[in-house]
Amino acid sequence: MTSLPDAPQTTPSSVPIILDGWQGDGGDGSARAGSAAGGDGGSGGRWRGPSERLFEGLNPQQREAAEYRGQALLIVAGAGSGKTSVLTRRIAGLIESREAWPSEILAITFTNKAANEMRERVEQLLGGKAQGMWISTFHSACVRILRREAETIGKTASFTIYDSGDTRALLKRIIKELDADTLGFTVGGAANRISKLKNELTDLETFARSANLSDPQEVMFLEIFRQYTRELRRANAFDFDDLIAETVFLFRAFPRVAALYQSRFRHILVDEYQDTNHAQYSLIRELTMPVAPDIVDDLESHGRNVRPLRDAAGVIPSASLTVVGDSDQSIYAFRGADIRNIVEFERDFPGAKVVLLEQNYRSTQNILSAANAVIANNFDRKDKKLWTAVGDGEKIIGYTGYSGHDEAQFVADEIEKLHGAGMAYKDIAVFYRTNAQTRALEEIFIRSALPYKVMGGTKFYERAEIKDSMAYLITVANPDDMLALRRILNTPKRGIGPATETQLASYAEDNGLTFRAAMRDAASLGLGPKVTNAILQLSGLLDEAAAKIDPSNPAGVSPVADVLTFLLDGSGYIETLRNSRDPQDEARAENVDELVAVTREFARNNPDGTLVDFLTEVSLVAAADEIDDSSGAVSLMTLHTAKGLEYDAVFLTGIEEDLLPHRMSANEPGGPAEERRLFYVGITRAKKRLFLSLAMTRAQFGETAVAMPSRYLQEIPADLIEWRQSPGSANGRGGTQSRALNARRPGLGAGSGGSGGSGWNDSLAAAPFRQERPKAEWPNRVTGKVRDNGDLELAPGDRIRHADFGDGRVTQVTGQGAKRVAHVQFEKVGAKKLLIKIAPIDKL
DNA sequence: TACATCAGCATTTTT
DNA sequence: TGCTGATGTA
Repeated sequence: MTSLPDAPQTTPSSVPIILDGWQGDGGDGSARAGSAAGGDGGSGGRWRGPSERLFEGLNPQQREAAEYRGQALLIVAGAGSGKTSVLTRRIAGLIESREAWPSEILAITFTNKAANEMRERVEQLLGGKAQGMWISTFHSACVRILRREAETIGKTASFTIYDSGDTRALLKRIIKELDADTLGFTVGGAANRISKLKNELTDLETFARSANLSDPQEVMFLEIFRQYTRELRRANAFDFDDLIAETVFLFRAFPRVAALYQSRFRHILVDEYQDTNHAQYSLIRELTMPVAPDIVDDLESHGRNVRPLRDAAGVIPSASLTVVGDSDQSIYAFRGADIRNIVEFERDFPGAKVVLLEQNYRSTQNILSAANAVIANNFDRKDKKLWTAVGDGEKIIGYTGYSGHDEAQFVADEIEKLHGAGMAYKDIAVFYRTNAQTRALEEIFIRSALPYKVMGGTKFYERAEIKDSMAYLITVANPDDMLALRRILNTPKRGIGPATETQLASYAEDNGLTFRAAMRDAASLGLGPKVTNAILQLSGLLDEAAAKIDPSNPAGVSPVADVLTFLLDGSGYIETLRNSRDPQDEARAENVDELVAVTREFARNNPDGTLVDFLTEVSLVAAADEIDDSSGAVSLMTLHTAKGLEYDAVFLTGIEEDLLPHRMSANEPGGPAEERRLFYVGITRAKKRLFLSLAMTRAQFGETAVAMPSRYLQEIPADLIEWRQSPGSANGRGGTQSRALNARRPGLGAGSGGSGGSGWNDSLAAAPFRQERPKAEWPNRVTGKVRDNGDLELAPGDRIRHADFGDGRVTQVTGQGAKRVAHVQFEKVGAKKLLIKIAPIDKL
């Protein structure tokens, strides 16, 4: 979020605050400026608040939210209403006025990037470092707690975090071993169900007690769940959902451990509260519990100075809780997010104060009106209308492409226009519902020489070569992790096949050894000399690497990058890739080099970072964390990833039935409403320009299917959109009837009057470009065609023919080598940029 | 044990 | 369309 524009000030500037008795105070918190959980509000004036300067530029509601002091505060923050400003000023205010030490602050954000930004802004407001604040995601905070307390629950501090890929790999093996697929179990299904249970804090024992054991399906699932849980424990590993759930279980089972954190965090702030699930909600509840006197005594006897926190009864009262959210932006129900957490906040925390932020500082009124109109169709919500003082702005632009590629070409052309008019690429974003939609966009963007970056998607860390390299590191950090060990056992090929693996496993079993220990004993297994040698060599390599990170090693601890290169060289992995004749392995080797660069970067940013720290960071990167503000590239991402972000210009693509709302959501209760919120989130990301696009046909599974305009499009008042190419035009079937009439699917259309969506029809009548042209005459039936032109030379003045755009004249050639770009003026479709090497062009 | 070939299947969104 | 896994062969 950017800085706020000027807003009316409620209070005149006041004199600087003098903190009597505070200046020379030590760090024990014995002279607090006010009780954090005092309860009687900020208006009383018992304590002197933070200095006026912190609240400059806030509107009255924002200011109230930043200044309020009390047990519980709910900030209902509409999109773009400046909630980050409020949160940062609230934190800075608490610290500046000495109501809290930085170390007493716990702020939960949705991404690591948001966390870093918040920290920077707080420090900026305070004019210096504020060390000790915990500002992080739920998952990062929990990992931090779990690593500290690992021994309490039978793990070691170097436990591995399994991502969804690891979870799937493990489940796949279990399902196969149990022959569970014959009962209809799939990896995805089982993973989903286990995840749901964990998000509801149902552990194995609880589930087993309630399971219906006369149902063979249920029995089988219980067995899968049991084995999965056992394997995780044996591997000293947690999956994503465990990170939250196990922390809650830890707090519940060990009140003394909980008390450490309850007494430490006096001010807890949670962003995006509407997307918390039950486990996360419970975690917050645990952290905001008061600490009973006997446990406080116990803390004190262990040297924790918490006396200043105690009240008259000897209790440490609840920490204060601030949550920020907007139920209209709840888009993670599929992951267990429970909208009730925010709706029922006032019931959960009696006496809670609620502040509503409705003024929007981000978008133009046209964009907001569209957003308001769309979300108003969700019943069962508190009415909330975003408004702005910045004026109407430009109209929303609509476009219907012939195909996904055509749509992508429209996006690329418009981006070039915006860029030509002075907008930076990094201020432009393209959103879509499913990751699969990136393909067409990428093909066109590459061909158009448009700089872009895909967020999330096929993630770097999901590539096989990266997972292999990471598995080496994981095996060194956590020798119990069988999944990682198995992965590298025969990668690169060293002749240790499945048969050998089984023998090692049973040897380990028979002798009560770990698999790693069995490997060291390979000589006594009676295997062939070649295999034995291979095992011993790998085992030795891993032992040597482990010594490099052993803190007790007199030679000191090696940086992660050194350990990684040692493993990659010693195992021959990188050499195998380099010598391979598969052309793709060259790119893979480059990716591995990239990983080494990442570890170097990590060491620069975290001079004291250990291998485990590195692995943690990598496990918890979110798609939105990859955004590099300084990069000169257009950002491509899913609508989910877009939450919390903003761009000058936003392209919402694929606004079609079965895509948005997605086909899969149709059967789920609340599905269409959630999809509408997703659309709403997308619209409200735009600051100045908004483009909505769709295609008449879309390729999927190599087949081309007919696509219909999304029902949500008709919810936007027609006068807000200017259709460049409306859904009603260019009807391939030759009729004059609006295609959009077909948008209403059977069962939906009937309900709203027999004439079939007249409002939609009206809106189309207003659409300016209502051509009735047969398909064949489409100016740019763009395809994804590419070709290898080798060293085709082009110079200004050359005439060319393009497979999609027709004839044109080269006006300029820029760039070098494989990245040479031709600027071409086409006769029919205007100016375009083309990457010469791959564009489907011929020189005439 | 390693590699090639082919059939079948998959795509909702994510920490 | 593009990947994974099963199958067959050297």
